[in-house]
Amino acid sequence: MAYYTQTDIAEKLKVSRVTVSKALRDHPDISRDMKRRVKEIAEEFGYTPNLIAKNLTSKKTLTIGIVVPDLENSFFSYAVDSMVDAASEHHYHTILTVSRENEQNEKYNIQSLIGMRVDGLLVCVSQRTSDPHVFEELKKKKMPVVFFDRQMEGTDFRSVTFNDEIGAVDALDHIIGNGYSRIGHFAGYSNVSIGRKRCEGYRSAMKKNGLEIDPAWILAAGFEIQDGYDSFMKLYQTKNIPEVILTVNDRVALGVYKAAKEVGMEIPKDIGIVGFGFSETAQMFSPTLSIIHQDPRRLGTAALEVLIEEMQNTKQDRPRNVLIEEKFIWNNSIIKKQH
Amino acid sequence: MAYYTQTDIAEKLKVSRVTVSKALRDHPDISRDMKRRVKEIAEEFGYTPNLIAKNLTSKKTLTIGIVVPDLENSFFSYAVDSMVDAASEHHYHTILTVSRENEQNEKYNIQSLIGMRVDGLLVCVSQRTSDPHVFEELKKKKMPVVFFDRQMEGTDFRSVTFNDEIGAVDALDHIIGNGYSRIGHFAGYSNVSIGRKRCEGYRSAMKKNGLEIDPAWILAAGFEIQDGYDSFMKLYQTKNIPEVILTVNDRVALGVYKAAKEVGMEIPKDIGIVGFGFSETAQMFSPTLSIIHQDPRRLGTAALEVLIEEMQNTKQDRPRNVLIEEKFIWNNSIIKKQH
DNA sequence: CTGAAAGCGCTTACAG
DNA sequence: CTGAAAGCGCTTACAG
Repeated sequence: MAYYTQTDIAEKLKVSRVTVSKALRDHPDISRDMKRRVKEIAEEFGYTPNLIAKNLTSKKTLTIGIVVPDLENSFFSYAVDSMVDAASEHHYHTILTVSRENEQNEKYNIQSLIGMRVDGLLVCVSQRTSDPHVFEELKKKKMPVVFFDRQMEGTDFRSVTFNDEIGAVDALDHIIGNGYSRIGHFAGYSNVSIGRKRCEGYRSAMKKNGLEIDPAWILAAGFEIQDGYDSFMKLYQTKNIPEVILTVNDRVALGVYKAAKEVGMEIPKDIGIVGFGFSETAQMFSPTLSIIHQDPRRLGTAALEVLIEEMQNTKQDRPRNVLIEEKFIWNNSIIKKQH
Repeated sequence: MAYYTQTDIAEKLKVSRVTVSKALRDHPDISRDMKRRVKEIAEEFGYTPNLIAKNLTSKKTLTIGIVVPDLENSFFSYAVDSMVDAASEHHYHTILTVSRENEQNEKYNIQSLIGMRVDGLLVCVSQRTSDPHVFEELKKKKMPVVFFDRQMEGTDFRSVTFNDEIGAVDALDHIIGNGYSRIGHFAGYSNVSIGRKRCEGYRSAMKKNGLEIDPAWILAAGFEIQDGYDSFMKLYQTKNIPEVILTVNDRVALGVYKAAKEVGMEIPKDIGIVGFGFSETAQMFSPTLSIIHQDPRRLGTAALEVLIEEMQNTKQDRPRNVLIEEKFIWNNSIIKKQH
């Protein structure tokens, strides 16, 4: 690789390096003519400023580090895309790292980003992260950090997450209001905060509407396709099947679709399904999945905005935890009894 | 933000900065005892080396830049994930940038990555990229670059792409060998290289097997869900419907699924579908989509390996274009007549 | 309007 | 085994 430097341009023009540096940045010090000459040579040389050197002196990298558990979960892909977009609107670069749901990788990624002296960090912790040490380091260094989607308990950085409980209550209000009452829940694990919150939402909604919960209708098997499949099969054996099942996410819903098909039950005719999810994947389902819509773009954009606030140290009185509201979207996986 | 530097450690220990620098890197010059003392203080201070400064001197950033058109296309998410994995195995960091299928963004992203002095670049050009200027700059600077999935015509960097033509022929050989002969193709645009190559594969396979192509069975409407939907509806009007349709990708296949359902045709009973795609999304389909499998991980890993070669300047005699083979996976969207 | 001096945090090559 | 000197490519503060 061969890069030209400001010094090369300076020598060519027989002026000092400072003049070149200033000319390139359109500093008012420099005459219009000199600027023109400098820029001409820069163009000719294919000069690209060395951001590394620039950052060393300016102490600002204008770069945001993103730490994400896994891109194979398309929810995160969408969230990251929106962060990248929003960041560039604020003239920030982004550096993305992927932890693959592994605490060690996550730690290493954060260390690297600190090493690169990013100006701020957007992080979604991996499912298994338990050691708060790195985050305490971040706090000590006064690094602006915002958690999104999942937060690290016991740290006091700001966060942006979905309001699952209200989302669940709102969705079930709609469904129950439409004439349903026998509603089950395929939950994730209750030791994962998302699993816990969504299940609480389910319980609140049932209680609020004066409906009884059959304990046999709550199956907590996990967050993957297979878990949804297994849960449905288990439930099917009992012959005690609800009218509608609320699944903890879209992967579990997909497992239910597969299992129902296998045993010859038709969605939505024989059973209705609603899941936490987002519109793009819901459209992939056939019939399209009714969802408690968690818009990854709203989450990503909001997280970035909060980080910008933190970096600029403005608006001290903002809430520490920003809650993004969810919207119920009634698609084709539940029959509408009334209109 | 507050960072400790090597100088801070040096002052604390009343030694020179060089000693600290060497001790931290386990340089043989330094005594075991001194190393221990230095590392203790570094730990105590929460010292994180400034990679920016380090890179300035060493001229190596150990960082690879990735330029991707859009993460909302999960194919790229998977590819990127595998690149990140493979890179970290080689002790490289990755910086991801997303162009949103926009040539201007792409140009800006590449400029930034040059500015950050990444050691190499993995790029998938946006669909509309036409100006080769940035790439010529890259060539001049002797930057190692590898194109993946899509390549920029008229530049002579190495590339890693799928062998679509052989993939199509192989798949159709299987399908035709199973007793099918009336096969149509929902193609993309022929001015997009991927669209062209896949269509050529379709034609070759038909020809090779001595089958006639009904021109009415080739519909070139685009690469999105709606295009598949529209094409199917158009074909349906003609009442001249093939037994199997090969779609240019999985999004188009999804459109066909929706349209078929709407007009009351059942997949695979009434019509068979096979598409270019990859296994994770194929599983989302119901019935699961038969695919000409393009494994994004194999692509990503291969691209990274080639880049490593380029950066290390080894193996000069390797092919300039690495072709990844595709594998036909017979899922449930086509009935198997024989076993 | 132009430039000499000092410094950002690190490393390399050399001297002792 | 330890360190003084010089430099990476840039910017900032000051002088002229």
